[in-house]
This record gives sequence, C-alpha cells and structure tokens, in this order.
Amino acid sequence: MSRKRTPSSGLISYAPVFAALGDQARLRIVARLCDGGPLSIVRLTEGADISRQAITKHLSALEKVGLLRSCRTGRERIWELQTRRLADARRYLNEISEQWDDRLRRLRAFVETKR
Amino acid sequence: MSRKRTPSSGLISYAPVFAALGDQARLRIVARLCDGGPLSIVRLTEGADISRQAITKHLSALEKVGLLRSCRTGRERIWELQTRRLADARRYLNEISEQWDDRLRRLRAFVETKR
DNA sequence: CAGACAAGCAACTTTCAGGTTGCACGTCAG
DNA sequence: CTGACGTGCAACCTGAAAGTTGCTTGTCTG
Repeated sequence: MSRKRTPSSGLISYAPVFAALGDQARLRIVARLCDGGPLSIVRLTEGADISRQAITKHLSALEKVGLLRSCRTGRERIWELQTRRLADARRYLNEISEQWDDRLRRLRAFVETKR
Repeated sequence: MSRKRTPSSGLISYAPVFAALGDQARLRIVARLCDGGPLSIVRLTEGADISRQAITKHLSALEKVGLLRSCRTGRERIWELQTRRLADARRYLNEISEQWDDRLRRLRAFVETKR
C-alpha cells in the first residue's frame, strides 16, 4: 500500500501565510496589486482608510511571508505580487480537500462492503 | 470588451476564513480532522500541547467562519470538516492568481506591440 | 445510584497585532 | 539651493486573541 502524503506533516508551516492573508486591509492590498499592477506606497494608501504607516506595516508583513516583493526606484518603493507563495498556499488547500474527499470515498466503499 | 471580474469586489470578506486558517494550532486541527476523520474534543486534545479549553476555543473559531461542523452524540461532541468554505477560499486564491497571470499576459502583449 | 467521563461556562492574565503621531532622511524639481 | 515629496524609524496606545484555572452541567457505566 502506498504511503499517503498527509497535510499534517510539516506543511503546517503555512499558517503564517494564511495569517498574512487573514486581514481585511492586507487582503485588499493583495487584491489591489493584483488588478492594479505594481504600485508605490502612496498609491496604495490612496483610497485606503488607514494611514501610510499602517499600509507600510501590512506591506512588510506580506513581504515577510513571501507574498510580496519590493524594489526601489528613485525615492519611491514599488511593490508587486509574488505568485510563488500564493500558488503554494493554493496547493496546500488543494491537498486538504483532496485528502478529505479521499476519506469520503473510502468511507463510502466501507459502507458498501457492510451491507 | 468584457467586464473583468476582479478579486477586489466584495470577495474581501474572505479575510476571516484565512485568519482562521492562519494559526498553527487551528491549522493543525484542520489537518488532523482531514486525515483522522471526525473527532471528539478529547481526541483532538490528545497530543496537542494546549489545554482542552484552548482547543474548544479554536474549534468554535473555525466553526464561526464555516470551516467546521459539529454534532453531539451522547455526551461527546464530534467535529468534522466543512469542505464548502475550504473550496471557496481555494477558489478565491485561484482568481487572484489567474487575474495576475492575465496581467502578465497583457503586459507581454503590450511590449510586443511596442517593438 | 454513584462515580467517572466529556463538555460547557466564566473570569482572569498576558502578549501582540493594528493603528496612530511625530520626526528624520534621501531624492527629485524648479 | 530649497522646498516638496516619498519613505523610514521609533515610541506609544488600545483592543482582542490565546492561553490558563476553576467550577458546573450533562451523560454513560458498573
């Protein structure tokens, strides 16, 4: 029997990534970078209901877990999405779902044999 | 030109779901329910390094955002995964990624026309 | 029925995330 | 050069999350 890969092994280290996505303001930043392209801090602050410094904190939080990248051009700093980590998180959720569906399948099969 | 769907509209309400997943203990619970099947609170507490009450809190946090369901059988309460919400979260990440990839495609096309 | 067992409830502590304000520092434009 | 602009840094406040302990309630079992 093939050894099943399980979401519980090691992969729990994804918690910080989800935590980073688990904030209204940060999720809004991500979404905005997503359909607005790379943006500077002031641009990201425009329209937001919090201060520039707050935005900055969120940005570095997102950077810390690898969801964002930044580079300086002149006196401003441009932020853009880092799809790698996002894909990883997605994949993790996929694994959980699949694992669960697999459980259901086996359970159903078990019930079949019993009747 | 077809109106593009954008992750920024409304969908930001997914933040609480990610926040719920953004905790080591809770993610561990989810993973465990995933490959261990529906479990009672004591069973979930076994092996964890926090108290039963702490686990309970995490469980209701996960329930609150619709990631878990519970039902009582006799004197114990059984918890199981709710795949719906998980699938939703996954879909949201998918949309973001796709939107981003779309951006890159258009950018590339634009560069093409310019040279 | 009596005790063991699973869970619920409430109060309390502690830590920290999210936000603010104020000021200093590089950089660009006139 | 000088001022406006974009950013960085640090101190500070506040509310809530994460955990604990202690006690109560309900349910199974011998």
